[in-house]
Amino acid sequence: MINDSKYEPMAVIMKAMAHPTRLFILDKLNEKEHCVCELQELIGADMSTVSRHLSVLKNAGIIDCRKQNNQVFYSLLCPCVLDVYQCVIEVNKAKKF
Amino acid sequence: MINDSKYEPMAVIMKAMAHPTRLFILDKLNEKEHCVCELQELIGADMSTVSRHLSVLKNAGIIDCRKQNNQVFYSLLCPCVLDVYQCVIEVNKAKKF
DNA sequence: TGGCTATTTGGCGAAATAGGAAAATAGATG
DNA sequence: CATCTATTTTCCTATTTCGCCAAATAGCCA
Repeated sequence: MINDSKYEPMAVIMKAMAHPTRLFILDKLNEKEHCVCELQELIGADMSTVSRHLSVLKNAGIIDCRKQNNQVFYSLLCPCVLDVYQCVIEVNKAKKF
Repeated sequence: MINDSKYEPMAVIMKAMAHPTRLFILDKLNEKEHCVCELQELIGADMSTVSRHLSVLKNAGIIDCRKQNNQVFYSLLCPCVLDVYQCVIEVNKAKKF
């Protein structure tokens, strides 16, 4: 039988990753930490939009941040989330169109 | 710079997995193939709801189906998607509340 | 303090997602 | 063919997500 206490917290993390911009951010943070304005530059969206994407990832527990002066640097907490990327490639290879 | 042609198809797969019921379904299909009514029994939602969840997973290329008589059996195409589960556990362990 | 930069938050409209009920479809069987 | 079962699709409504703008907040620095 279904047990939501198991799958609900999983879904929170998957939901956090289920957006192209956020996948891009994770990829970038895997290289090194970045402040919001650096990511904004790379993404080309409104700063407020980028900030919200970051807070989604942070609330899911995937990334963390530290303040330095008036900047906020974000970093990847669990690089294992990027293992999914390999699997995604495999899924797309196996995909029947 | 951001390259949507890379992250968009990834996001499709992550989105497909970003629902507790669908994570449950993948977990079940990892053991063995199941028909819709078996899954419906386990999930306890409307059959139409379960069917729609299955079509989301199928469109993402994660599962496949075969018809036998008047039943449809679904099976997991890429079990690697379940590797995420381990990582999710790790994320939650590392989580700062 | 006042101004400046970086970031977050609130509000709003548009789009996507979710789920039940009912109708439509497909195949089996009498 | 009529019917029954399993599944999918359509319709409708409620909720969530997205992204911009504008306002609020926080930490420099003169």
